[in-house]
Amino acid sequence: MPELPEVITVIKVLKDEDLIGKHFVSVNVYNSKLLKNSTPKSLNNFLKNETVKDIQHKGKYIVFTLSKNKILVIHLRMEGKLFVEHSNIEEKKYLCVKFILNNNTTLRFYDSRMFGTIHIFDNLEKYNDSSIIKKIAIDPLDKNFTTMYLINALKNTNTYIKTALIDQSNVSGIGNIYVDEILFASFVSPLRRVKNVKPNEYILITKNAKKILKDAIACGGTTISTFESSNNHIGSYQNKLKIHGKKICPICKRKTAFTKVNGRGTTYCKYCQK
DNA sequence: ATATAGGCCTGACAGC
DNA sequence: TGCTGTCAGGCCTATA
Repeated sequence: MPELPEVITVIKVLKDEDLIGKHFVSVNVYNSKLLKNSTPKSLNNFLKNETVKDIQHKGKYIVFTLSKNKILVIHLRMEGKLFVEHSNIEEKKYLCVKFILNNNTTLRFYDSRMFGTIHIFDNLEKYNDSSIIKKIAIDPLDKNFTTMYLINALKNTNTYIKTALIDQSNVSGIGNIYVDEILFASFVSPLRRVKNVKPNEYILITKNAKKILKDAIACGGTTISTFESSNNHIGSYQNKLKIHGKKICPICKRKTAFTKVNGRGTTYCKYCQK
């Protein structure tokens, strides 16, 4: 379940595999459900002869800038994987889309759940105006992400603090695992209403969001269930998780609580998190 | 207007 | 053993 650290790790691996500078020869689509605003044919026409100029991210979206400012956007959702593989390498199960590049290189999008998404945009204006992108807020590693920013972003909502923090229109990149970690590190219960969170707690949340995401990036992401950024690139942050999925609180050693917050499995400590 | 529930999707797993 | 039901969760859409 890729969140920001996993997305950044995937991009790093793609760059390490020298994807930038390669061009698309053709595209094979095995599951067109992933194509949200194109067909196999139009995607193929869109990408043919386009060169990868840069790979960035907007929240959890992976953004490929191509020649002539065309843009390819991929979201991995829970199980999606992007592997750069030599043309000779045998395809694994769950291959949804195979991008054939020059130099016997392929970029393969595997997704056992078919939840991933692919969008294409003719230019930067259409990308910026698109419904998926324009609602994505800055992420915690952005220099503009400050306590004041967060307080201001949440001033018109009064949902649970956990729900507000994983809402990508408030702050992007945080998902269900890291939000539990951030709130635990900040001693704030995920069930607190936004309006009841105090300024000093927002300071902690802001600081811990930056710290935890940076640490996770340094570890190459979290490998829970099946996340791999590429073949043999496995993150290690799961070894540093303090609360998510844990039975015992590492601080007070009492049993953790498990509940649902807006449908999301939530682990917290009702003694340490107020 | 915001808040929340349901749906997408399929593998893993628990219970019978 | 093999079936059925439930859960996982990012994001979208429908409903309250």
